[in-house]
Amino acid sequence: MGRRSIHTPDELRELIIQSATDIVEQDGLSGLSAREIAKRVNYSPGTLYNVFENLDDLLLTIEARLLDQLAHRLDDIDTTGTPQQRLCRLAEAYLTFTQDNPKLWNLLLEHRLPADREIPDWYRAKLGSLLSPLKDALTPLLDGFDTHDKEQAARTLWAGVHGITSLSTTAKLSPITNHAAGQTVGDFVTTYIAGLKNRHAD
Amino acid sequence: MGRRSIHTPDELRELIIQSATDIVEQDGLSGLSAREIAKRVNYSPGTLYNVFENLDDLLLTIEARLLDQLAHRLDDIDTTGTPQQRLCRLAEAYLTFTQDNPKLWNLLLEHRLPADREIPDWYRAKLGSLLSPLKDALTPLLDGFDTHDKEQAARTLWAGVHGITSLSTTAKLSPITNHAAGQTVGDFVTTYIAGLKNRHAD
DNA sequence: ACCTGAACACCGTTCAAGT
DNA sequence: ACCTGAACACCGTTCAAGT
Repeated sequence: MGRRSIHTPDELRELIIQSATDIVEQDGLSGLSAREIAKRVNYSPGTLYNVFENLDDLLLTIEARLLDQLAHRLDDIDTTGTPQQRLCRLAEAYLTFTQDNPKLWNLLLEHRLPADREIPDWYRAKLGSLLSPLKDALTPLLDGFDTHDKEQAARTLWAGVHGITSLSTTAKLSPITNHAAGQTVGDFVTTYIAGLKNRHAD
Repeated sequence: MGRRSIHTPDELRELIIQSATDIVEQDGLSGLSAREIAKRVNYSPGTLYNVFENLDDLLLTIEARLLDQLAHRLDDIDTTGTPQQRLCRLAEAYLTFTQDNPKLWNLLLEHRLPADREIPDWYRAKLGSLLSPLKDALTPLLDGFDTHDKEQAARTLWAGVHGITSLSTTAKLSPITNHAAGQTVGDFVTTYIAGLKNRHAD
């Protein structure tokens, strides 16, 4: 036993993250266990706890990577056309991303930290940065509004898109089918923007 | 052992549901276990499985009751005033309900059925009926739209409100604080309705 | 008919003991 | 320093055995 050093600490960390991600991608959160990960990376369960505090930390790492991927997808959206077009593209990209990664996205929705654990700041920052492209695209529509209202509009837009996508992937709360989600997102963004213009006109 | 018959089957069923609900209300889904329920109702764990197929079934029952409660709350909303006012009241009631029952509401979001289990029709029906008050309130705003568009608008409204409330109670995905949720819901409903009018005017 | 509780196959996490 | 694997305190679920 002891001291194998087949992998550097970083390699081992990456191996664990990758295996855990694979498991969630295949079988969802319920298929994940420390023992199963250990089996796949060919280390004992105890070794996981040299690398991560616990499973929650490992999962938070996986979730953060997923947020990063989404952020990149949103950054790559082209910024031509009207604000409406841009916002629709962003919303669509968000929806497509969740549909491309259903099991991993569900992880984000299902996995809760224990009540006594705070969400780390670096994680919160990632969330915040997802709003930036939305804010940018909204700006031309909102020159009559103050900063607070702009932030608010971006959050509302985010929440709406999130609501539709999460409802479409969960089914337990939803009269929205996965298939119709695209239409619903489109309806939402278009109508909400039309409403902003209305308010602006007042 | 065996055959105590202190409680009728119905009483026992109710007892189990009540204890499980208490546990979730106190400690959330993660605090729940068959053994803990059994301890509280003073029966052995095995007895639970005479009454329910498994824990998922018990949880589905609890969730259905929660949906019923919410439906009643929405039915009791007064129907006076403009459509906007009615819709705002409905959205606010939804939000308030989730904030009044945070742990139980979270159960609805966290608890997933195993992949091989379909959501039962009676459960789906309850979901559908939650949309009715929304549709009723929307109708006056949508006489230029066909049935499909009305359904669509109701679903979008539902999804938006759901998105905001669920983001505000989860924190893991959310730049929206619990405190600001009311404002966000109000912003959303008002702006979305303004957008509908705009579309109508086209 | 109804209920028990041991049993089975799992968990997450810790930590003394090994190299 | 790094890793093991037994151990602890749990799980959900089943089912022979009891009354």
